[in-house]
Amino acid sequence: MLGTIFGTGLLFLVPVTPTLMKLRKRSLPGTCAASSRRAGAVRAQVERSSPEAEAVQLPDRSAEKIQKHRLGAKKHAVAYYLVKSEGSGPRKFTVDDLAASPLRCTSWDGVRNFQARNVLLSMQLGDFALFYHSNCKQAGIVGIVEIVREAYVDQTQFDSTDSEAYDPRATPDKPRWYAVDVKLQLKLPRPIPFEELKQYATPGGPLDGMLLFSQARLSVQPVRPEHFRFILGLF
DNA sequence: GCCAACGTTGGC
DNA sequence: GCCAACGTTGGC
Repeated sequence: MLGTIFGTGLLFLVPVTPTLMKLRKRSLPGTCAASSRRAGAVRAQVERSSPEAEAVQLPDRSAEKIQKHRLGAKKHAVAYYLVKSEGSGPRKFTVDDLAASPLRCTSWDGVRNFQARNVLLSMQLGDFALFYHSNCKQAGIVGIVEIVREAYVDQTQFDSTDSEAYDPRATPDKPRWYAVDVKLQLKLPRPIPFEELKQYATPGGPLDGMLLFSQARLSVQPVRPEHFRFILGLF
């Protein structure tokens, strides 16, 4: 039952189609209003996924290779990630902004780091990501999102009027950057501060090896299932 | 393909 | 807003 809410079943109810993408520009009625986004349901989803699932390794492949790989791939085990968003400043996009977005969805575009891009490319429908606020007074994990559209060409790279996103080296024939769509499944009952997470990252600790600490600047990163599950136990 | 200079990230 | 860490660029 929970699976129909939090699993891929949700996708059949509210697929993010190109039409919806256009509509997102305008204000939509709350067709996707949260009914029972309880932490317990998300935990249940995580528990159903294979506990033995391997952490997603940072792929070092071209987009084309990844697409080929995916075509031949069987249904994957749910994978987990962490995505960073600025919690303050002119470019901020908070968990509340996401909650207020139509369908509670947004395009995760604007990633301009190759390693982060490769992680984006590895994301698959039904995967989950921790939503992290960076660059703010209380940096930390504030929500859980689900991947609802796999990697597609980030159109903002072609927009010469957008100095932040524009990449003069990119062409429609040879795009360099990709985006995914994410949907907010849970705003945490309380933020889990970076400082608190860090306490568990000591050698041999439950979050030992989490990239958040060893590759602090990576804005999209894989998270090991056991780390993800441990974090779900913190709230 | 090395590596110094440079720019950006992000905790503090 | 400081500054350490580290990814990217570009000269050679």
